Amino acid sequence: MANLKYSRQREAIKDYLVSTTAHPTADTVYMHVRKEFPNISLGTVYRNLNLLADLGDVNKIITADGSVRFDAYTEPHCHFCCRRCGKVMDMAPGHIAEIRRLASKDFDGKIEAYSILFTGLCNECREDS
Amino acid sequence: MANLKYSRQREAIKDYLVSTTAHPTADTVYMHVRKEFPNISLGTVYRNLNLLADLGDVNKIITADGSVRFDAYTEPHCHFCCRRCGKVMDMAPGHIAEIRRLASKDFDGKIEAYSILFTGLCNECREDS
DNA sequence: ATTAGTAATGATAATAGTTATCAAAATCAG
DNA sequence: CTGATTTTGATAACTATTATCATTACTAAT
Repeated sequence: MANLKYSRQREAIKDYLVSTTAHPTADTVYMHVRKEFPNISLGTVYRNLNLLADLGDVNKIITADGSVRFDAYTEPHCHFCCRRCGKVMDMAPGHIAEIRRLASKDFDGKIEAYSILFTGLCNECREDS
Repeated sequence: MANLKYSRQREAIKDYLVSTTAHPTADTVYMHVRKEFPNISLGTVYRNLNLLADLGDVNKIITADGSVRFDAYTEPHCHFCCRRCGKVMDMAPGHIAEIRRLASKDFDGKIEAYSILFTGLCNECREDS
């Protein structure tokens, strides 16, 4: 049923996500892929980002302000989002297993996934103020 | 500057949020407050929910599917969102402080807030399937 | 290589959720 | 009460995303 057919647009979208750690929004992906495919439609970008997310090839991240971002780094890790510049950064995975273990201790439903997002000021913005 | 004037609508919205642990959406709040104020506008509900959130009286929670929910319980705690019925539940606050301490070790920006959201199947939905 | 079947695309319309605008009504200090 | 200011309800506008659909691209079988 999941009859997937190759497309150059999808490959370009995936390649761009793999090449960056900036956690771009759909619109940012659109801007970049447009350099290679000037006629690509924004709908195609959304369609493929969601498809890649469903396949598990990319992560869909929702930040504290509700903006949706994409990340090709799918290993378990937390994110930090700067409230000033809006940048989303990966956090070292150092204690993720421990964090997950602690946080799930007191709940008796079936936990399948988690999202841990910290908000604050990144180093750059901290210096500016 | 924060020249706040009392309004009965705002009080009703706050009262409803305090009375429930269901983490309602703006639209659900609207439905309920309409019983007391049949002419209240959806815009008024949004305006006051955001105002209350800015004041720190309520929490604005963004779930894994991007839907926005409100919670009058402002003590630090995690949330669980059922992917089947969409219900959002509070999780015991047991290890929050410890989690936060571990996470700040992994990152050198200034962490001010966090959001920890688990997704899966709640007990009810687990039994149904 | 050609063809036939199906999936993906680009263009665009439609939708959902939220915010902005503004005249009228409500609040409140004096 | 009165006047100044905030809030409201109604509605328009906006943003992000999804749906629609004829055309194009991909691919496996001839």
